[in-house]
Amino acid sequence: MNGQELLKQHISKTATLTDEQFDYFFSHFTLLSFKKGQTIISEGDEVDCEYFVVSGCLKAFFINDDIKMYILQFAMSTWWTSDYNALYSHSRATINVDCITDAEVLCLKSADREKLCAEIHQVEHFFRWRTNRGYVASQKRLLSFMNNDAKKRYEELLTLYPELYNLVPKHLIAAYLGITRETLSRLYNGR
Amino acid sequence: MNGQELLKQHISKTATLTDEQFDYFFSHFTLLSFKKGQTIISEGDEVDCEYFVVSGCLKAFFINDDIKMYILQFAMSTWWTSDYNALYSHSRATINVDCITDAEVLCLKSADREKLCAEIHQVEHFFRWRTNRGYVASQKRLLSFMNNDAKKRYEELLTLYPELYNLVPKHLIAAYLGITRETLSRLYNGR
DNA sequence: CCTGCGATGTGATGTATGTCACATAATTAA
DNA sequence: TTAATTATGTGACATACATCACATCGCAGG
Repeated sequence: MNGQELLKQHISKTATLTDEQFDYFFSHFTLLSFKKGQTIISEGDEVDCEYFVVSGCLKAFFINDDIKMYILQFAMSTWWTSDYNALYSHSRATINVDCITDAEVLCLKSADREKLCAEIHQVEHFFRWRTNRGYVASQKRLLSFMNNDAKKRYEELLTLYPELYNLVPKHLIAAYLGITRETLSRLYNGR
Repeated sequence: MNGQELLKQHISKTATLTDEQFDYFFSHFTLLSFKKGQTIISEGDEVDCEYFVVSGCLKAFFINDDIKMYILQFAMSTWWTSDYNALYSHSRATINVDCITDAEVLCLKSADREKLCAEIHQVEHFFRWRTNRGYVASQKRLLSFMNNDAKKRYEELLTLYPELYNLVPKHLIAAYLGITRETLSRLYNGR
């Protein structure tokens, strides 16, 4: 499915747009192609876009002072990603986004999103619900962090997104779970 | 400040409503008073409201199988709280909300929120931004969990919300930080 | 087809935090 | 005020996970 159809179908689950409204909405997006390993947002960048993933897999991650990486989010087809903190507070990026595989994304400028939200009530409705879902997912992950040990979180992740198992290297899975690659290795090989 | 003024001022930071629109909006809220220790949402309840805190302090928390408590959110004046997972997925509550101190809250039914969002574009705008902020805060807390040890998270919490120090017992602070009360006690008394 | 580097496995050891047990201080209820 | 409950402190010990060091494996580029 191409990006336009994918986005149309994605939005129609939450909001009702006429064909003309959708075409107008879609006209604000730019299709970008990236190769595996390419960077989309770097720490320190001015962030003014968010991204709807058409194909491939991205990661949004944070690098701490000890150069350890923590993955905030994997983003696959129909997922949205950006540095929402920077985007919302108009500050510089503190997280990075890059490509785990070759990827195609639809880029929407923040100013355009706000314009579209103001112009088309249903677009604002869509973004409210999208963020709702993100918020709930984020709270669930937080709870999982507090309540479950690394093994349980690993199993939970693979239950929720089995496609990740073959798609992303294990040291990235570890970085998502908040543990080291060594510990992850020991979890599924006995001890 | 009374609840109506507080809510009006709170909303005006994000959305522009006429006085008539605000009065109509406000007419959907119910003022409720609770005593310290009273429960607002219990696990298993049907959840159909969210709450705007006028005064006092609430906690939203999860109890695991070992009867250990994890606090998802403290909620003080001008904060919103509920079991948003249950609210949006129309499922039963998996978290609890109760009162750390005597509290006054404004209750908004989910059905009314959706109605108001559909009727008044600026109301939908307000709720989109409110959830945005919640989402960003939740991601920050997630990062803090992965990147910082308990001591740093404790200092971070007190920097962000110094009023909590005198307001809530330390075992609740521990439950928010995801550690035991013993560990928290050892953090600020030297070892 | 090499060659080199990124990804993974595994042992030895260190450390933060949990668990359990008990003492004491501070609130709340009667 | 007294009694009961809840909150807090502290020691001894257990455990999950990190760290560091090194070995192996597999794949990508020259």
